[in-house]
Amino acid sequence: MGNDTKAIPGSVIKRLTAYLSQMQTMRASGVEWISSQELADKLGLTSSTVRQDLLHLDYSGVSKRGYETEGLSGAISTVLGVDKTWNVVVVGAGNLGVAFAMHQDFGRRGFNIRGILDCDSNKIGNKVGALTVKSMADLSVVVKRERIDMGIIAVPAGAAQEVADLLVDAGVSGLLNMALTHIIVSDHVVVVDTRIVASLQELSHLVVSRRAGHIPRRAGIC
Amino acid sequence: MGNDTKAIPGSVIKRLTAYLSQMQTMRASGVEWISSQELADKLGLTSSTVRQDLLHLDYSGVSKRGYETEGLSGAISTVLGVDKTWNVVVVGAGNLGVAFAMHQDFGRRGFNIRGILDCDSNKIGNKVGALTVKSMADLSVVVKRERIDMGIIAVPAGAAQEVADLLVDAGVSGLLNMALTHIIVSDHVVVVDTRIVASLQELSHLVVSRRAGHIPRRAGIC
DNA sequence: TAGATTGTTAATCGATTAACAATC
DNA sequence: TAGATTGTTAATCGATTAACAATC
Repeated sequence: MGNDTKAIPGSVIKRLTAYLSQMQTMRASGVEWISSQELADKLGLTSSTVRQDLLHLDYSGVSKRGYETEGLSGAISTVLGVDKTWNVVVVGAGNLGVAFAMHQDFGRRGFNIRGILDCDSNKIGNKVGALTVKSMADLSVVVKRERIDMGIIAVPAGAAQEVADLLVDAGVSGLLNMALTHIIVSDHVVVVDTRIVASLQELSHLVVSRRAGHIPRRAGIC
Repeated sequence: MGNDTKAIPGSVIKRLTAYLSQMQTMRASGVEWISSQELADKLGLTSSTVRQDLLHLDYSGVSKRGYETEGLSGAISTVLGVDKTWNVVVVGAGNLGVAFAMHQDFGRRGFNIRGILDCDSNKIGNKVGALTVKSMADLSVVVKRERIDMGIIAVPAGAAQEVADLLVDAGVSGLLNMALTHIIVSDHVVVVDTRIVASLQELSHLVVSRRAGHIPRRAGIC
């Protein structure tokens, strides 16, 4: 599906996630059409960038009217792979892991948390919402039975690589790495790093340089 | 401090956070020197990029030896503004907010969570580690008394802009936005968006396009 | 129709990489 | 010293922006 066989640059993918979020908000408030200029204004971009980005989609706008929010949502969802649901496990039942397992937003957007695991015997058996913390020894069984696609790594940095290896061996296709460390996996598995501490450090730099009188630049999608 | 008055590009700042994290790991294991090539290999970059990035610092390497991990850590910390500690409040005492308030990593890296607030009267008064959930009405008092520099927004998307406005009015200099929405603030305040759901969507796209046979590309710092 | 907005090509800008003289 | 690695300039690459013909 789709007429485009070239890989889409990461910078474009990041903006597509923002467009999708914006489309969903607008559709919820009954807006049916949006122009590239309006969308650009909402997100602090240029209309050129928006139109150039949408060229990667198997979807066309309409001269003089713009883009239909429904059609655009659908086309972006397809490219992002969020037109289907994904089965996810969380590894690490600490504060962050538990928060992720309980977080409503993920399920609402098609990422269903099907399990949470930890290696700490004090945590195994604990209830986390509808889930029960399982032992790491059960990982490959859980991955097979629940047909898990992705793993969220929410363990301390020192354990992240080992957990990544276990998840890959168990057969997941993608990893979301919350740990502040670079993990290395074989080529057929993809990794996205979230690095929340790094975000705080970026913020810290912006505050410092803002105070020193440099141009304030918003970090994020732009 | 620093001989460089030009703003450092965001792409460089993101990599500096990764270099710093790597330096800290290496120093902890007693490594005193590292070459641009070694550092590049660790993070999947080229040595040119590393040397070019370090040119933004008020720090020099040594021919034939490379960079001293201690000195480099210090220089990056200065530029990132993490050579000092920051006082932070979390707004939103849901799963994510609580996880952030309890998360050890932040304090360990100089981001001290000094308060957590919520507008839900069922949550106000609850203990979160050493903190007690405060009412939003107390925000400006807390910000002044604790000399808060930054706010972490961990509320639903619909409330994010309002919370951002309140934090700015109370006098914070920076916002870390966990909500999946674009917030707008006045020029003297800086914002970093974390967009965890967006990260999951990027991952989803990579898994889908990987399965479709496209080049697997690691997302994250590279 | 007239005018607004797309799709797309060309121009610009910035970031990454290559190359190499300087240097310890 | 000889050789490795930096600092830095130049070349390349890719991403963003501008411009405008096509079009509804």
